[in-house]
Amino acid sequence: MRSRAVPYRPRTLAPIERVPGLDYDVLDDLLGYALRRAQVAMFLAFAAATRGLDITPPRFAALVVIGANPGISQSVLGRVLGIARSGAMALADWFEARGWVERRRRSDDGRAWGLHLTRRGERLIAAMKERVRRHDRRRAAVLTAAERRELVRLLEKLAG
Amino acid sequence: MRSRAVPYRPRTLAPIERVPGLDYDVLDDLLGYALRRAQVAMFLAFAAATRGLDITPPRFAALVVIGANPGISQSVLGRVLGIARSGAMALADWFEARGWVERRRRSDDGRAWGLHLTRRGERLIAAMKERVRRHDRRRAAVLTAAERRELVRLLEKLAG
DNA sequence: ACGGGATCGTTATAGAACATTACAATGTCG
DNA sequence: CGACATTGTAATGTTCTATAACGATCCCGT
Repeated sequence: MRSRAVPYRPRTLAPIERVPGLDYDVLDDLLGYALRRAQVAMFLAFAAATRGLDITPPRFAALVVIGANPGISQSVLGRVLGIARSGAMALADWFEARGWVERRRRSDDGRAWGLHLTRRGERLIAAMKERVRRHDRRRAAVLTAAERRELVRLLEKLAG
Repeated sequence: MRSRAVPYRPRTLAPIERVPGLDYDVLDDLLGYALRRAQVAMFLAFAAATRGLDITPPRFAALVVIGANPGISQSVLGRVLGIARSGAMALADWFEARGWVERRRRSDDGRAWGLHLTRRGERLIAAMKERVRRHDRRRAAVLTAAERRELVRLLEKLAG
C-alpha cells in the first residue's frame, strides 16, 4: 500500500470542539494544530458568507484570480491553487456550465485556453467578494486592528 | 442541488505557489487565505516528520488524544476531531487493525467502548510526538520565540 | 418502576475532491 | 527538422467525510 498523498483540509462545518477536562497533550504545543483550529473558525465565517451559493474556498479563490487575471491558463490556475491540472480543468468546466466563466483561444499559445469571467460571472464575484470580506472582518473582530495586522504579518512570514 | 458540506483541507503536498506578476486581488486581504497558506506550510513540516508512517494530521491527533485520555469514547473523539461518529469509528478500526489501539468495555456505560493505546501504540506515538514537535519547531524557526508565542495567542483568540 | 427520548456504536450508502496516468496537439530549442 | 516539454483532456482510483438508519443502552420525569 503506497503511502498516501495526504489530507488536511477542513471538509466539514463542525468546529473543533474544545472538550473541557480533556488532555490535549502535545497538540497544544504545535503551531500546526493551532493553525488548523483557527482556520476552521475562519472557514465557518466563509461558509456563512457564501451560504446557498455552492461556493467553496478553492472555487472562490479561482474566481477571484480569473477575474483579476483575465486570460489565465488552466495550468497556472492549478499552480496558484495548489492542485493538479486535471483539477483546475474540472473547476473551469464547473464554472463554464454555470455561465460564469468562458474559455477563449489564445493567440500566443495554441494549446492553452484563456479563462475569462462572463458579465454574469463578474457581477457574481463582485458581490461575493464583498460578502466574504465582510464576514472575514467580522469574525476577525475578536482581534484589535493592530493584532490583526500582526497576525497577518506572522502568517505570511511563516508561509514563506 | 443541495449546498454541499464543504471542503477546505490540504489534501496535497503541493505548496500554494506565489506566482510572480499575478494579481491576487482580495485574497491578500483575507485572514482565511493567509491562514490557509501558513497551514499548508506547516503541513509540509508535518508530512516530513511522519514520512513513510502513513499518518495524517487527524490520525496523529487521534492517537495523541487517546494516549492522553485512556478510555475515551469514539463519540468524544469524533467531537474533538470535528468529524462524525462514523468517521471516528473508521479511525478506531484502522488503528485496531494495526494493533496500536484496543477497545475495552467500560464499566460506567454499556454502550460505549473505551479506547486505549496498546504497548506498541504507545511506543509509536511517543516517537512520533517527538518527531512532529521537532519538525514543527524547525519550521516555525523563521519566527522568534516571542513572535511564536504571540502567533499562538492570536490564533487561539481567533479560534475562540 | 416505567416509558419516552437521547446517546453510543455500527453499517451502508453516497458524494466531493483530489491524484495519477496516458494521450494527442502544440510549443520550444538545439 | 527532430527531441523534448507543456497544454488540455479523459479515464480511473483512492481517501475522507457526511447522512441516515438500526438496535442496545442510558437518563430523566412522572
